[in-house]
Amino acid sequence: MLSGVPSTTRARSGADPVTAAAPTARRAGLERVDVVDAALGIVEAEGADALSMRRLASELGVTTTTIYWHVGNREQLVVAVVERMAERLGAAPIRGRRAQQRVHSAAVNIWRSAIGHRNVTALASSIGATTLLELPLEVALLAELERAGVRGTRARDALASVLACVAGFLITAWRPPEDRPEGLRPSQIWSAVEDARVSRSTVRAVAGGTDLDRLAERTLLAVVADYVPADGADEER
Amino acid sequence: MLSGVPSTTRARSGADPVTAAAPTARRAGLERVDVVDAALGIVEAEGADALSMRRLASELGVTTTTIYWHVGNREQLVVAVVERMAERLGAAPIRGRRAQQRVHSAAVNIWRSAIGHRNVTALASSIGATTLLELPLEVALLAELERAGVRGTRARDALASVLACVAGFLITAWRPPEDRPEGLRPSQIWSAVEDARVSRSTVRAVAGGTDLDRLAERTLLAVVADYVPADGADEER
DNA sequence: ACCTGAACACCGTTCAAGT
DNA sequence: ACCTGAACACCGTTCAAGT
Repeated sequence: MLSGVPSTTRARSGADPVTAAAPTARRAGLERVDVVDAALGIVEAEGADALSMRRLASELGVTTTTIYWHVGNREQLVVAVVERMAERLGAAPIRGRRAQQRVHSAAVNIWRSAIGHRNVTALASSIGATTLLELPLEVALLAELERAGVRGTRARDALASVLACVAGFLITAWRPPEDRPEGLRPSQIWSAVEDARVSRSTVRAVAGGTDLDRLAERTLLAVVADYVPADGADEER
Repeated sequence: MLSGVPSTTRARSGADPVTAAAPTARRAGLERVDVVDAALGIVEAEGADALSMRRLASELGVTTTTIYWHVGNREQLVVAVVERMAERLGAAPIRGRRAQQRVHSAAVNIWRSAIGHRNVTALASSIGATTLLELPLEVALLAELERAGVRGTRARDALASVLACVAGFLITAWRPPEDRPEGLRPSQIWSAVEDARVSRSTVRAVAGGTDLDRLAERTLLAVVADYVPADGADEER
């Protein structure tokens, strides 16, 4: 038999036409991009925690060390996965005419992108690389801030505030109350609260939970309004 | 020799005075509270990730299975650690006279408590149990919201917004740019950005980083102001 | 250049057994 | 009631070796 070498492009260098001996460590035909794609697939399908070097290796029918040869180590793999996702994430359109509307729209774009790809965002967040993922969206936000007359350190602060809010709403969205362990669900904790200073109806409302998407967008508007006023057209100030 | 049993209170039940044979699995004198305290110590000293069942066991000079006997499993241990910390965290005083000031003060108290004990907060967050840690501070915030005339679902939303912001600023504070891997530091990423829509000075400012504490308190004020107006004394509305 | 096998130092968890 | 020892099924990572 002529060995089961996969049909990738052969004849890389000046290879002599020796008939190959029975290979024990034979070529798998893997390339770095295949490894990264497989990793991205695992993360999107099963979450950031499901990505392990061994799991990835077995998925590709290869040894763990092969993964290391291609990508270095886990962190470098994660960076590559995040960069790969970033390529796909084009800049979303910004809506509105007035300055505040447009800045808010750019902020909401970051939020929607983050929940839209929450698994990869969680992965990026685990190594502190969310900026790598959403850089074009962050630049777009800065651009709208500039148009609204907010620049320099004020623009930097506005961006940081928006990103913090997005991150905050994300982590509450990652762990929905349903799959929290018994006794840790907010509904249970709050239903046991009795305090003379707080009315029953408020406590009941808190125990009930809220619509995260709506609240995130509202909160982002409040944050944005702190940097660019509602009356709008004060470009160049 | 009379065995090296620790000097805890003996004579639990009606024990017959038999001289103990050479003990292979002898009593360690451990109690659940000792396990939880040791775990809290590890977390405070070395962070949430440093807490492992094996590490904890060896710290206590005991087998891993002993830890399981006392606390159940890792998650239950974490809950116990968080509850233990919660006991220590008394309610912080609220400052200001006007309603918005007081609500903001209550929100800032949550933020300060969280960064003040960031390791335990990170541990609580890892199982979605931050409410368990800061419940009294959250109740205090609700109380101030009620005093300001914000109740029911509006109070619930205000609380959720504040908690999201606190969580967001926390996770950016957890992983300071300094100990991020080469090439992932915002300063490096941003210094490579060139975009016609954004001025150089703004990009430079973003690359520079900001004062998180100041910004967190400012952002919390913006969020609070969205629910309780600045003019203040509209109690009961 | 590309890949395997064995090994090291970790994890959380369970189970039977000892006193 | 309290604790040990062995085991199972996982991790990330490295190193020497094979073709």
